[in-house]
Amino acid sequence: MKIEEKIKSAVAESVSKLYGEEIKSESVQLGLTRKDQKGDFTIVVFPLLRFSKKNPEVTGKEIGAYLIEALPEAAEFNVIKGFLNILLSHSYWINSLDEVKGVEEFGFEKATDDSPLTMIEYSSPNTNKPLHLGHIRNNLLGYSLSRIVEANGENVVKTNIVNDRGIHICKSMLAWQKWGEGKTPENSGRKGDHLVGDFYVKFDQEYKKETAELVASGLTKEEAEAQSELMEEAREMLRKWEAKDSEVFSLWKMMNDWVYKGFDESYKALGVDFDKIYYESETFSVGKEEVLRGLDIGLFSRKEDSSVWADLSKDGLDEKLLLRGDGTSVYMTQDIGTAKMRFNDYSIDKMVYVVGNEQIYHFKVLSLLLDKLGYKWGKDLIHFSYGMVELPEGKMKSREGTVVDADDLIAEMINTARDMSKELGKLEGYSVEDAERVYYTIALGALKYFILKVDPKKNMTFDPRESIDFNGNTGPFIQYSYARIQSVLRKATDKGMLIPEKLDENVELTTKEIQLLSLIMNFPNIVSEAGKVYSPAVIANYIYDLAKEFNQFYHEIPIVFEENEAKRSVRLALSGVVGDIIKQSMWLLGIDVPERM
RNA sequence: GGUCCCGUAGUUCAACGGAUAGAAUAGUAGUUUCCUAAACUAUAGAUAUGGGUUCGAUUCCCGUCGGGAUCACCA
Repeated sequence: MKIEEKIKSAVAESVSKLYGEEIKSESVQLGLTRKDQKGDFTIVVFPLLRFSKKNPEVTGKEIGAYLIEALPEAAEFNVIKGFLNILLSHSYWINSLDEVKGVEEFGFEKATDDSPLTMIEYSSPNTNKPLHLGHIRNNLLGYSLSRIVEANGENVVKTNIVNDRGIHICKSMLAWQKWGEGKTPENSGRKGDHLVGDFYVKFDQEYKKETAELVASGLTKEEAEAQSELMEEAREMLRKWEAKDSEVFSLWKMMNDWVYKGFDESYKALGVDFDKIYYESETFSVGKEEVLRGLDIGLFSRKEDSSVWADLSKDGLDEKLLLRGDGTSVYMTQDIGTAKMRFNDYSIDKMVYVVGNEQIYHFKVLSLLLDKLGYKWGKDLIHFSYGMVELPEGKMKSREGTVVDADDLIAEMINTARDMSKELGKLEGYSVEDAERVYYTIALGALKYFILKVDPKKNMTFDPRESIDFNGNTGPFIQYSYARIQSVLRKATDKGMLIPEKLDENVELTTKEIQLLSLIMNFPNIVSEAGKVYSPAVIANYIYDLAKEFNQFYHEIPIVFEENEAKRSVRLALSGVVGDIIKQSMWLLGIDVPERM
């Protein structure tokens, strides 16, 4: 039984013995003691006053005294303003450390074949432009989430739905056809996704020029847009694509391949991957069939122009278009098809969509539609919605060129890490390759931690200057703490110091050591909490606390210099476990830790 | 207009309804004969606003003000 449970049930027992009232042990309010108070665990006594019918001080003292008697682990207590603080014995802490020190993946639960299967969709790029900062947040959240869910003992399938068809792709294709002059990633040296993105921008520029000319000749903006030849050509291309026109199709394939090559590089640099990728070009027709089936069974209705609609006004939502008059599909159609295919492919218990919060409405509708179409999992789908990433000067706008490109950002972070490391004179004696690997690890650590430490629900500000700061509450700070621990452990090994199988439980511990142990023993709770609320930020905040606490310990207390062997062993074991937990926590965030930096 | 989200130090972020609202950064002042100074120590600074519920509210409810998202035959 966990210590928290023991304390809670002992408190419940004390209320029964002392005041003759039966209470549930779960109702006991128990938390970790604030750092500025003396104690390890704190019981809030206010809710118990109605049983004791005494004032908070007296009630706290009576229960405290009972706990000391009843719990062998409890050593001392104090009562301050209705808060009962319990101190556990040093031997309890040392024994806990002993139990944890050799355990592989402490705090993680292993999945079995019977564990639920969760599918997590993230990334979901369009194939007409390269990835930017917004995608980075999405990818990092999705990837970290899948690790957190896995650590909570579930089976996870990471999936991606690539929006590889539609008018936006045709725009790039058309622009390349008109003005591309046969450029390819190979002959231009431009990364494929960027090259295709260039032509997407080119289309937009030419389109603007054309409509501006039309407006100048006396048309309104709407008329000009309706008359645009360029747009008409793009639409014509989309129709040809749907009809599988061989020329359009092979152009589409060629350009998409360029993009995928580019994406692969970006994904690799970010350190994310997928177990199964779906392509909209393959799922949209399944969606169409589903919509038509819904039409047949009377769920949806057809309008005069033969477009198909779902009327959701009874559910408090609006009418929603599902198929256009010309029979082509829209976003919703595709998502219905994709969902159906996924549930055919896997026996999914939980479906999580990592998609920005601007699509809350869309997923509400999708959930309803799937439910109406008879999929029992429809109404339980989870839209993990996260906030936008903004820059200090405001929102990113692709038209104004204020978008932060993912590849540029990563490259810049690596440069900064390299410069900083060289300036500090770190990594001397490393080969160039090894050093580069560390720079990369630090750069990505900084970027990932910077983004993941923020509560996903909230909009966040991305200040490039702050993101490359490696001091304070940052990824490199935590990585540094890890490297420092490894260095200490190496020193100990060099001196032939071994950590015994069984630590001496009579060792006197300092407050710092107990604070560290308290954090360590709380790790499993943090992992489960993060899984419950789907938040990497919970993990990030925890590791920061742990690393900070360790650094204080490190400065205050000698480890390998400690002459008393029993004490030294405890401290070495403690350091080792902190290192292990840092590594595991960072793994949950998708961040690597270097052995030296 | 309807629906939803958000408002905490100069700035970026924390705080299961619980104690004196924590950090980081920027500022100031310190710590290297000693396990990595990407560290540590000290110092100063904040809950938009008015009500309500509660022994207790940053947290829950209502109003006001401010910011954002969404309600497309765009994805």
